[in-house]
Amino acid sequence: MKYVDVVIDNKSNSTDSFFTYKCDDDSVRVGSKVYLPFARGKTLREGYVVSVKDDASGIDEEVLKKLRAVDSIDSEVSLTEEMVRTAVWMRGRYLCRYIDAIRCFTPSGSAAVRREKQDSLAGERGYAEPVEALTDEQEEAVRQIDEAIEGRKNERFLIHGVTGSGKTEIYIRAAKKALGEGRGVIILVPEISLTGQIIERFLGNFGEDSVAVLHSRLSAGERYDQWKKIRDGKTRIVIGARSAAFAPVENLGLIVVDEEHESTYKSDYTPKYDTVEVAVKRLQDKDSDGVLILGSATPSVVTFSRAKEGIYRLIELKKRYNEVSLPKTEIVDMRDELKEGNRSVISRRLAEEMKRQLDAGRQVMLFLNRRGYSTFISCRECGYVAKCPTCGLSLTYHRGKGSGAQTGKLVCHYCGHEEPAPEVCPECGSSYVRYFGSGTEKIEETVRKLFPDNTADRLDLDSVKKKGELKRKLKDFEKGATDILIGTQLIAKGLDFKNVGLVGIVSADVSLNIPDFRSPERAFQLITQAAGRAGRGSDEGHVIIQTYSPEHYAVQMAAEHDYASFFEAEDKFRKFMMYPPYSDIFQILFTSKNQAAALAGAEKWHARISGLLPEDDRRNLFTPQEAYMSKIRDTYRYSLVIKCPKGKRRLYSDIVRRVRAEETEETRGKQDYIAVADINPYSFT
DNA sequence: AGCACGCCGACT
DNA sequence: GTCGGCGTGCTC
Repeated sequence: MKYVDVVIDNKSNSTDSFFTYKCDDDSVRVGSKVYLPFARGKTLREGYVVSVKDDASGIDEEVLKKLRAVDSIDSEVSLTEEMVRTAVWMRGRYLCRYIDAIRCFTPSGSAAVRREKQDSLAGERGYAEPVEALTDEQEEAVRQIDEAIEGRKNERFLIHGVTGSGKTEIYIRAAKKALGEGRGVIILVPEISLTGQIIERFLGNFGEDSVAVLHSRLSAGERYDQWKKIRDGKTRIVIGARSAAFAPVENLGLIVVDEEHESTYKSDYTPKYDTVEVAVKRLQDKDSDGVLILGSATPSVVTFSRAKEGIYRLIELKKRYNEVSLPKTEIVDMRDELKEGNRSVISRRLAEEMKRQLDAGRQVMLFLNRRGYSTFISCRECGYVAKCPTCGLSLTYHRGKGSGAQTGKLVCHYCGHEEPAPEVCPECGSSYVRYFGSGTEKIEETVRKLFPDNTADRLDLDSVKKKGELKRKLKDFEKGATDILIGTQLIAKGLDFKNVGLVGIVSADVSLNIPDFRSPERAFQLITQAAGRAGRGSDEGHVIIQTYSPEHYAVQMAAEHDYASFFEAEDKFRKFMMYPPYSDIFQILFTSKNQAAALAGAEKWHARISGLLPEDDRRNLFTPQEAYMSKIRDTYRYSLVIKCPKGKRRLYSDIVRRVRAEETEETRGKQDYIAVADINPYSFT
């Protein structure tokens, strides 16, 4: 007879604890999935075993009296001890329930028969590039990493390398080394549908059957099959987006996080985990002692700061393959354009350079981080602004295909709500309805007018939604059928086109003006990434950055390809303002259909947290605020922010958890609001 | 979250 | 009487 602690699979705050059961099946292990009788329920519930004891010693007498027995064990699905330990850690770190963390590791879904292939760049045949000789820098990086893997050392590397410096080759060598040592490998990429190249290279190098590719478009059945294959040790190398960090790889020896700074590594759903932190945790487990490799051309400020502290070993790759020099950059002050009477979204300088490049047979890419035609529409007569009825945010005007005629619609970029664009003001009936701000659609129109003899195409979320469009448009551009490609950040990442002579960043201000302390970092990254699309072939590329804030350090230093100076400036700012890495930002979001209930919840927590915080720490707790997005789909949102100084995370977490426990206790789990914690949110929404 | 229990009003 | 609607409380 065994005695086991179990986490029950139901989503109530009041059952977020371990429950002890007897188990007469001695094959039960930590990580076993079990079926149990629970409460008065007549159906068996699912649960996961978190600890196993051989006798009843140490079990509370009250508990012992009401012990029930595990009904059965599902031998097909079991987690490793390391996975269970990491899940328990996640509950503490991200203030979620045990079951939320455990579910990250389980194969949600069963071996269903659905087997539909979906549209995506993944699933391509792999190819092994002819092996080129490594540069000295790469050689040295591989040597250091191999040594760590061989010595089974729990070491962490940050590879800071410009685009085209050959990070992927290093990942492949490291993976080979780890596999050779009999260890498991996880390769994480920001977005699977846009990173075809790295996947192809892994498939080519390791063989299609030895690599498990996990992506969000797998059907439940396909996902389960992959999970099982990995769990049974038939596949020891996994590649995928952030959720692949939870792959059931045993004896984990290496995790690579490519483009470490990407925001897709932070989960939007509960638990709001940070993939890099999870990777670190899994690798430092006693059953792993594995190596972490982070790679980026523009590491996040937090990561680079850790490298400076010595937490990550920094590897700098400064040389580009073939010694191609970095693109030439130019900043255009858009205020001057206005003064000179040019009200177009394309500056005279950009237009001129576009013409020069196009005439020389080169291609052009234009970036604007904003979809649609206009950012908002407003009535000049009465000031009416079209807003989403359920979110309260300004609606974006999308003109669509029918050029000229009023075929347009208004779209909420948050919830997707659509309505026809009004011809007259719905408030006052005036026909003085005007469009403000510009998005990719408007750029497309302007470009077509300016360059009628060239072909232009637009690539953003709107066009990707249609099946096959993404692939087709990229192919067209690659083979030169399209001269000018206009897009959002979707096309700023990782794509490699040889004939791009010019990259235009239509407005650097869009990312700069978001009210978030990370916006300079984002702007720097976006400009750098976009610029990296120029001059991937043998000729030098050209980049033009349009902005109303040409003096901003993020713009200046991105233009100078000067990451080091940008980091220094940003680090100083973070330190002064006590932002990460000098603190952890706790954001607790209170949501409810009832506005008063959401606010009351936030105020109640505020008061309670304040009461539990030491006097000196109260200044780190801020008054509840209406969230930046104050209403989404008719749900009201209030947020409570706590700036947690370095080293006090445990104390602050415990306080927040205690407040939640008291709240669930008092209301018996029936609050009229929902409170969700997000530690170090990537954006304040 | 489920689910059963129990207290109350309505009806064959 | 006794059916069933829903508010209340408990879960190893």
